[in-house]
Amino acid sequence: MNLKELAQKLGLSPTTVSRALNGYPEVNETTRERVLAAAKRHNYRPNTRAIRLATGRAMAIGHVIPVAAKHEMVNPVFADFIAGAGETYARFGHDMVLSVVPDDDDARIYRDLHARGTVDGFIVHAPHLNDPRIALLTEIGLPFVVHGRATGATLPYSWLDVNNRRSFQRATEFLLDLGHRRIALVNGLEFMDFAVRRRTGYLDALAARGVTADPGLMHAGEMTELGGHRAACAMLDAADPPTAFLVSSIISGFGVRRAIEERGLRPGRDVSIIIHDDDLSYMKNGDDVPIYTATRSSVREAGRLAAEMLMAIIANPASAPLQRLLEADLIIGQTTGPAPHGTPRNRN
Amino acid sequence: MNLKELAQKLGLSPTTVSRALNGYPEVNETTRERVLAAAKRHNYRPNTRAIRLATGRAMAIGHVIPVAAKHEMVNPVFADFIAGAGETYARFGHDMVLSVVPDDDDARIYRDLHARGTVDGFIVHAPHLNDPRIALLTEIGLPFVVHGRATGATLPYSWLDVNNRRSFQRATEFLLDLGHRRIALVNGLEFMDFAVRRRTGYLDALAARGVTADPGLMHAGEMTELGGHRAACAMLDAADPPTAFLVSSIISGFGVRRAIEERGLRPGRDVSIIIHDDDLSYMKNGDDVPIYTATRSSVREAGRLAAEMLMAIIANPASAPLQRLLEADLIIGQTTGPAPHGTPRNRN
DNA sequence: AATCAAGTTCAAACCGCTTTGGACGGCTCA
DNA sequence: TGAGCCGTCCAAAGCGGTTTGAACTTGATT
Repeated sequence: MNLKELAQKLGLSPTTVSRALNGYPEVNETTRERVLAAAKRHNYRPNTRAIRLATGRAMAIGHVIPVAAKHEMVNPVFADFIAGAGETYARFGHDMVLSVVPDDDDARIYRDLHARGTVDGFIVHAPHLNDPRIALLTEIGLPFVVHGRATGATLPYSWLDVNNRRSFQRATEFLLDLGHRRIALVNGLEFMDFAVRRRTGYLDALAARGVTADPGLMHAGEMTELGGHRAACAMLDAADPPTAFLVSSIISGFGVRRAIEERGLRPGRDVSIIIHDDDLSYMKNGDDVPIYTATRSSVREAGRLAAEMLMAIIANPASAPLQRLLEADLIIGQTTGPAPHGTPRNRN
Repeated sequence: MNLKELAQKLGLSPTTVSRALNGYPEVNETTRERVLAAAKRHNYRPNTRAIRLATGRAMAIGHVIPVAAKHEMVNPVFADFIAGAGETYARFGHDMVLSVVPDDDDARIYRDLHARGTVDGFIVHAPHLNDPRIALLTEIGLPFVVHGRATGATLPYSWLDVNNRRSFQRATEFLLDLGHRRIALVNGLEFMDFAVRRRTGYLDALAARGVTADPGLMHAGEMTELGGHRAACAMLDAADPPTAFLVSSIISGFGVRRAIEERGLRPGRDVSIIIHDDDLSYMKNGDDVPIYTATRSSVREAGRLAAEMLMAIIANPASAPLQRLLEADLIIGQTTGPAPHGTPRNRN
């Protein structure tokens, strides 16, 4: 059932039917109702392909998912971010088009998606320091919103980010307040923007209390269980091990915990852990009471909001870039406690 | 730059240019080269919207991602499956359209996506027992491939699945061979098809050795860290606790491990664990030597293959349903060992 | 020299919508 | 009474490709 057929059945022109369905004012209310009723009765759905060609709008948003070419790793927060963004798109009648691309070859895809008219805008995932995509997309000219920020970008752009610096600063202060002085940072890869900001927050907090940072207690790497485990093992087995860990993800947090427990130590008593918790739906940090003490910020909510920002920009492309900074909560769980005195290794 | 402009620049008709670009035989090879060169030089990309309208094909595949309405949970394997499928689509020039939908409202989305002509086919995720989507999609008439199977479906349909029954049977046999008799099953929700098949495999293996299954050692629930932890705690604290766990996911496996370690027991020595490992990129089960003994099957590869099957069906819609059963590997890690004799709780 | 086929190119229709630019009738107002 | 306006509707022209059917060259065949 297409527009022409529907119009024929109603004895109206396609023009009028189209206008009736799209809420234009120049159509009699009684005929509009007649049209609406007939459309529903015949289960009429306008053909997206035709709408897109006629209007020149794709009614779709592109998400170019970078897959680390080296390890083929997909960012684990991606599924929940998508779920959030999807909710917004559904409300606005947009589709979500996903391209999964090795992260060294994404420029081609952005260009292509634009030139072929497949999408009206982009969400940019996982920005790096000096991320070249900002300049690229500005040149391309389609609206885009970055999930995160790209330190070093000179052009203005729209973004939604968590205050990573502040949240890791607060977490570090919290550990310092508990008496910890040997605080380890198990971070993500530090060409990622968020990871740099977290380290800055951590260092700022240490400096403010006059605690000198120990390079041996700072690790940057992939946020996997294995990565967390390996980093924690090395630190725990070294001389003067940390009494607390600040970990950039719940997944590497599991690795850190495993390392701690393998050594007969107990999280929260012998060694404290604070993780950053993206509130992933399949990786909840406890229900009523959190497992880990954590800085928490829902990545799903971020997806919802970033998509809303993009919808706003598309509706009003001339407006100035939108920017939004979310604060993470610091939630207390069962993995932090006062720094042990004496040699923690003997308290087991 | 569109087709008409390009044709004008070349002094040719749009017809000829279109045919030259699309490889039709009735065009002179020298003009074809001229066209190809001009297209490249002017960076011509045909407008997808126009192609779609003209050809009547969407050149896109729909993935309707069910989000558990109750807990808003997104299946954690989804990201890697998508990454695999995306590779295939890229090769075939198709887009991937994602809809994230509460799992009680997906019928409407499938119908809509079809009626509006947004996609040419579907991948069906996470099939249940007697999944109504099989009948729905058969009625709709678009090609589809199910990732998994739906026990109870009467209509023929295309699917790609892992031999879940067999792999859990083998894993159970392996534990029995190690002397374990109290083997716990920490399964996924058992309205999910894969979960039922895994339980069947487990029960078959026990029965074949004359071991009676203990309902107290069988748990079905969401495959989260918390879920695994809670299930394992209950079993370990009960009288006559299990000496081995068979766990449906690496994530719940982390919870099981946590429960074990909290009790001062050591995985692989005091209690054995076998997980099912989907080989998720952000959740690797070790690199050189696996952490967990596991039944392993790459969900990313499954995504690649399922998408290939769908491409084949779309190319040849009249063909009989395609079906493919993958075998999982049983890989030995560090979490299995001979059943302890005596009371394992005292061996700590 | 006329016929035919193959090779090459093009004009125009079409896909299913939106949107522009009237058309038409009835009403108000001068 | 005629001009102007408003409310309502429609024909037709896009949108940017693909595809049908025909035309025009050439060269070979008869």
